[in-house]
Amino acid sequence: MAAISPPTRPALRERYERRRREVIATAARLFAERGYQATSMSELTEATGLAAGGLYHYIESKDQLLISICDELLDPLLERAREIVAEEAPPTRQLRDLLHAWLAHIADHRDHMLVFAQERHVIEREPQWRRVRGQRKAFEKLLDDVLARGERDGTMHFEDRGFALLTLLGMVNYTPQWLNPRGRLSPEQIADGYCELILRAAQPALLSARP
Amino acid sequence: MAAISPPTRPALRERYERRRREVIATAARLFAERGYQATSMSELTEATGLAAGGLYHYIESKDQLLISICDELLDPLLERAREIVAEEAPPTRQLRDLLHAWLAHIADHRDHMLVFAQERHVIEREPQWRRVRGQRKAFEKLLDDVLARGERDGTMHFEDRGFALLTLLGMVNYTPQWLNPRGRLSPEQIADGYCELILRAAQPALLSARP
DNA sequence: ATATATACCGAATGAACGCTCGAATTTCGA
DNA sequence: TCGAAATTCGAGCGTTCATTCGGTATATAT
Repeated sequence: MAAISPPTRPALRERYERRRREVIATAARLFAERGYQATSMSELTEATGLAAGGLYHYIESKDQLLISICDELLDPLLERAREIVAEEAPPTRQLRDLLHAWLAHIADHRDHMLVFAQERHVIEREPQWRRVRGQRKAFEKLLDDVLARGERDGTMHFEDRGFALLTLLGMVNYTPQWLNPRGRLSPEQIADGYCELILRAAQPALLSARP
Repeated sequence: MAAISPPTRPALRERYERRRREVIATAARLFAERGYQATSMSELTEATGLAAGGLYHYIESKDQLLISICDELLDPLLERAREIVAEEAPPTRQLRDLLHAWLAHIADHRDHMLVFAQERHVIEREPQWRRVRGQRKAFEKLLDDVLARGERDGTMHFEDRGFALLTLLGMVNYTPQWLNPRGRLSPEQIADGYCELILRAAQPALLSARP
């Protein structure tokens, strides 16, 4: 429970932050592979090369480590998303930019993303997860706002915008499960694919009743 | 490890199977809420009203209980899916029927589904999960075959069929996370929504560059 | 009615786990 | 160079957990 105190000396501060991030990244990798609860701290000591005591120099607890993983995931993504919607650009363009940023972030934080999805039930229930919950909701709200603005300016027409948003969230949040860094599809191509799909859904109903 | 032996007397057999299914359903509910590893057997004894010994009368182990949950989920769904594709019907119709069956199954087994998604990492890694893995893959293959048949008979045109399948899997597998039995959308409506989205994606590229 | 199969109990067990703490070592700033 | 800060160690503590097992109670078949 005792809060971790990073070093006050400037020369050590950087090294400390770097190692802390390394620990978090290693933990994200193990948690994504084996699950959070199923990964023991001794597996984490082995993977980091630190002993138990050394490990706890960089983290407060296993719980807090999980929260840190989610913070590293959501903080920069939400910041970037806010930049995008702050720019003056048509909603279709903002949607495209959001998807590109999102998929690039997923590609860079695949493990974090898998852990985040895996531990959804903890995130939704426990009070110490309020901040993380709020960030996820804020991001989804940004997306919904872009779709709403598209409806307002006439470039998008949804039968049910809430449902459209849920399909988008489904597709994107499932991506980490199959994304392969050396695979056929780049994050950009995937983002474009999702974007086209949603924009097609946002066209007025096609007349073509299949014969 | 010792295998469970259901009663040989016919009069007791039915009751035994019923209670066993109740135990599995209760476990699915708890696991979906709190996570598999985070749920203790004593929480399960409390929820079932059985004591530890009584509980182990119906299950072999916590591990095997997880496998049973997935079996109850995948066995009937795969069987129904095989019936649908065995019928002589156009691929668009089969796709629609598959989605309806799938979403109905999700609505009826929401907890099972959440557990299945949550424990994906275990399922993909451990050898005792081969059967479950195989069933999931078989179901996805059935879906892909329907799309491929649609391409062959000219009713569907995908730029990248594999990608289309992944978007579909993403949308549907995400559904249990937000599906509300008393919500605005019924499983049928959701299935129709997904179906329309995919069929729109399967139309030749629209000429309408937005003006 | 009796024997046997079935159903259930719950204290006990041994293993695994997260985390602490006092000590030893290394690094930095003055 | 020296003292303080920072880093690391790892045995051990207290707890929790899945599972077992000897036993009792109940239901069924003959």
